[in-house]
Amino acid sequence: MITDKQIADLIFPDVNSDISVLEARYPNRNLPNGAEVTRFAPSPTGFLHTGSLFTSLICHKVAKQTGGVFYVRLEDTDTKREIEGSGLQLLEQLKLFNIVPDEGYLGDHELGNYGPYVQSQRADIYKIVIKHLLENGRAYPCFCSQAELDDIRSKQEKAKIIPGYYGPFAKCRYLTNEERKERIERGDPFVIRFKSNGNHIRKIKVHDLVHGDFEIAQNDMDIVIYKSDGLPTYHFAHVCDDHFMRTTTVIRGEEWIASLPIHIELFEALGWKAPNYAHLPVIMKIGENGNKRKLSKRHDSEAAVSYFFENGYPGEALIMYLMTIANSNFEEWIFAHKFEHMEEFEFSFSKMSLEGALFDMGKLNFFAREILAKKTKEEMLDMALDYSKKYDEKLYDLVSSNPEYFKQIINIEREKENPRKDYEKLGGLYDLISFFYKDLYDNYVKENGLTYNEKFDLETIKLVLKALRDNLDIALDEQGWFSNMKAIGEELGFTGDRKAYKANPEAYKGTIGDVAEILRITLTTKRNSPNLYYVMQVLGKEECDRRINLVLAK
RNA sequence: GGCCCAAUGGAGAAGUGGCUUAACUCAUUGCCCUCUCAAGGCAACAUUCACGGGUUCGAAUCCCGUUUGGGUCACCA
Repeated sequence: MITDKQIADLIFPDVNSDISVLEARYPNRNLPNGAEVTRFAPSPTGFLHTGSLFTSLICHKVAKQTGGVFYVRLEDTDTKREIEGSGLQLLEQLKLFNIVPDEGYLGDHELGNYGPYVQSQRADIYKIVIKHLLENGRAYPCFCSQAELDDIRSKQEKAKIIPGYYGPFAKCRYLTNEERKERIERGDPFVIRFKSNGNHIRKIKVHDLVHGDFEIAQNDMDIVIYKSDGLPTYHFAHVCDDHFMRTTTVIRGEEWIASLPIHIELFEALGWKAPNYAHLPVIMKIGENGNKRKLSKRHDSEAAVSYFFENGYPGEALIMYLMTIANSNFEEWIFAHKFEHMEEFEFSFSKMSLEGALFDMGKLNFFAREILAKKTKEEMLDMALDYSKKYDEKLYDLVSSNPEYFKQIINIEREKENPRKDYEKLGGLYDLISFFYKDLYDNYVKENGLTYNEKFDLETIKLVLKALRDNLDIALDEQGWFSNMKAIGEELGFTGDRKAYKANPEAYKGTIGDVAEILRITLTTKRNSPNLYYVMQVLGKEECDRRINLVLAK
């Protein structure tokens, strides 16, 4: 008679430790009451997903505000999908949002006493625990091939019963230890499955920090816990790691709710206390068919966090936006706090919506404008340099060629109570400011000309421009400058009284607005621009006159 | 299909049985201000909370059913 212990020894002859050794190696954390230990556990399968950023933001927030620990664990057990270097990249991107782990995998090194924090390096731990399960009859080797599994499944589907490896369908569960020994010694490939005691007719009550209490069927599947490549599956690794890393609250996407019974049974089988769970709603998007679907990297550029970097969005804006999705009361709070110090906001799971929010680019843009408007000119310069160096060579040349000049441009109506909010991102900045640069202005005019309002003929335009060139004094203050322009316009038959013009448009050539527009288009090539007075200040009298003369020469 | 979760305007949402003729924010539209835009100010935008039934003196709020949407059913996480 061969015992379970003998089978366990046969499978893991080198494993001599038992769980008590691990319990001692990873003692309970000595943290104050209420301190939460959370973790972000990405797979290194590509760039940081916006949804993952959302999750890590919450994890980080919860740990920080309770005085706990936030750590990162790399879940690299799927060797087939792994992308070289993406683990490091994930950490670097998180850092750009000020999400820095207290502990764990940090990209190029590890920090903390609960490691290793990379799952592929935790094989010895998993083996100890699996051996324990094997010895106690809660796990067994399964020799079924993919073909056999497919066969079981198709039979189940035909019979319209629940598919999966469970109960009578779990063939290898019923093998004798003699048969197991024989097949292992023969070298048959196998995986190790958990032996479930559950019954899906019975329900278990579960508690979730965001969903509250609900009932769900017990697990009855004999799931694979140890793959033929020697690595654990997610379910097993999650239970094992979050136990020994002493996670108090597991925060993850809603897609995991369905496998919660598996995790709970695993915790029970090991005699461990399960952590608290918080299953977060998934960020959605309206798909091509008009239905909501998960934000996907394949279809939605904004699903990859890199999109926001490439377009020069300030990181705070994305975080701020994500916080409005996370907590419904955040918006009111951040308005009351003038879009500042969002880290002081107290997050709570109970204020989280249960339904996945549609990603709203418009709202992100709103926050981005608010944030950029609050930056100083020096900060804007740094950001522009930083951004353009990586993503926009033309802009980089422009800004770095004369940083002081750039500061003057970007500072127009910035240092005031209600600063201008023209910019929401650094992407596209080149086109917005290029007219400030002489060569770029000349090139533009050469190629595209200037497009004025059709109601004025060239003669009128020249008349206006000549008068402005000769009489408009930009050495005056803004108010004086405007009165000056108004007087010049009125002299030429324009009116400063918009109501009068509306009542009797025939009596005037146009309004002062029209005068300003002629000047604006001449100087900036655009219908919209920052405050004209300041534009002229930045360009200087000489350059303004030069641009006017170019038109007069036509 | 089974199981689970959800359902308030274009979007995010407040709302936990009477204070709701449904807050607030974004977007949109109009007006005012104004050199343009942005900002700012003012207004408009759900007679109604997916639908049907019930409980109640009273329901967006509680219960039941239906519908719709999402998730999940791997040696992927």
